[in-house]
Amino acid sequence: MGRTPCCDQKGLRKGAWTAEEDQILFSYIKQHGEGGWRHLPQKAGLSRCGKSCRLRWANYLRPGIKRGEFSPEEEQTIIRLHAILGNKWSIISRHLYRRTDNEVKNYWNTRLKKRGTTEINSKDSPVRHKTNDDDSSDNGNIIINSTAISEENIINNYSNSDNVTKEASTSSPSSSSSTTDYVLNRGLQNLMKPISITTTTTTNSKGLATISTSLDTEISSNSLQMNKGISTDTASSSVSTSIKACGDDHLNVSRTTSSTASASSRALLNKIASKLNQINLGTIIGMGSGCSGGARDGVEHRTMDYSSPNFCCTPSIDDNINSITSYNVEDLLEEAECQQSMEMLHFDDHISSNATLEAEDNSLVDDTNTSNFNYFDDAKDGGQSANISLDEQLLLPNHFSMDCLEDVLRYM
DNA sequence: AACGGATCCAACCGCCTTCCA
DNA sequence: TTGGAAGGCGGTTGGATCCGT
Repeated sequence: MGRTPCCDQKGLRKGAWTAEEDQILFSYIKQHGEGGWRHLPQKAGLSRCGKSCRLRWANYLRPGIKRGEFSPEEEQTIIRLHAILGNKWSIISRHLYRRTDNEVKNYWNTRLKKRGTTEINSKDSPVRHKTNDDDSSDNGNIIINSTAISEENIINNYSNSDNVTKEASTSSPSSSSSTTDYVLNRGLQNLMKPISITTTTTTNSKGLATISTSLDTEISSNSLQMNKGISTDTASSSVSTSIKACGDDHLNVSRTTSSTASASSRALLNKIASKLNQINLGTIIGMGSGCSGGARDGVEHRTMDYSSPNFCCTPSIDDNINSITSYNVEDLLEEAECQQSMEMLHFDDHISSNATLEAEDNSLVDDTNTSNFNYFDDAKDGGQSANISLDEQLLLPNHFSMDCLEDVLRYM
């Protein structure tokens, strides 16, 4: 059997934590930081095992944990991701801003699970598990619903077919129930206007499908105060991802993003576009190539590297604009899952623990590495010289939700 | 008011993975 | 390369609370 539980040691308390124990643990970690759990109890003066301390900290005491009732949006996220990932609670929890894996797990087991399959796996739901009955697609070819493209659609469709045919070439209406539309209509409602999104599915002569999602946005200074150095600021951005099935369980993935704006707006829009892209396709399938950004004067043409491991991209994708790379489906899924398992940084975590807001140069400064972080600094000179560094990318939240967005806006 | 079943959720347990000497 | 230590994860438990009878 496994190793002897550390909690079996004599004299160690078990069960519910007292307020006094909480205070001791919190104070110790606040002073010394996380880690070294095995020796922490002795150093902190707690009669608990290290594991118990770690769990108590991770699930209860750690600052920033969101507790209480799950919102309908969070619930849908859990249902959607569980359909894809199964009981990968830690991965699912990373898509739920400030929720712990334990809480997500409990919520699933106590609420969602018992609702039965009728609601979750309803025929109209885009998140239902694939069943044998689902193989009733025409002649083995898969039809893609172009108004509600989801990870599940992509996974189920591509991983079970050699050919993909199109159903329609269409634009998704704003009333669509896709995740993208939710984000656009709810999460970004105070940030962008107007917003339009176009999803198209086309088929080439060989019967292979290309899915493209483009996002057009405009940022208004009335709704978003990007930087005190800018009085008015508008921007537009578009992002597109195309995925092509090419038989033998291989996909072609390409992604392009372009924007016209001041550098700060452009960076933000690229960030948002990136998140939207991840929500719809990138997280599971893997995101393609790089993106380009143009300054307001149209002169600057810059490539932004989205292949950083801090984005949910397949690391092997090169940075060339419009590049197309071929992948094996299984490799992609494995890679995507692996990347989601990586430690992600929350925006507010950096703000609260490591960063100082509004430094002398009116920029957001990361205490841990001030030399490379000047995300908003360029706004003062008209946005002609964005400096996109790795450190900056670390600060970009990989979990895009309303809460997260609100935090971002709050700190801007 | 008392009882018992249902529900919730914090915490524990054991296995697995990662790290490092 | 290897083995032990440490951390992470998912399944499960058990106490507290809720609620209907």
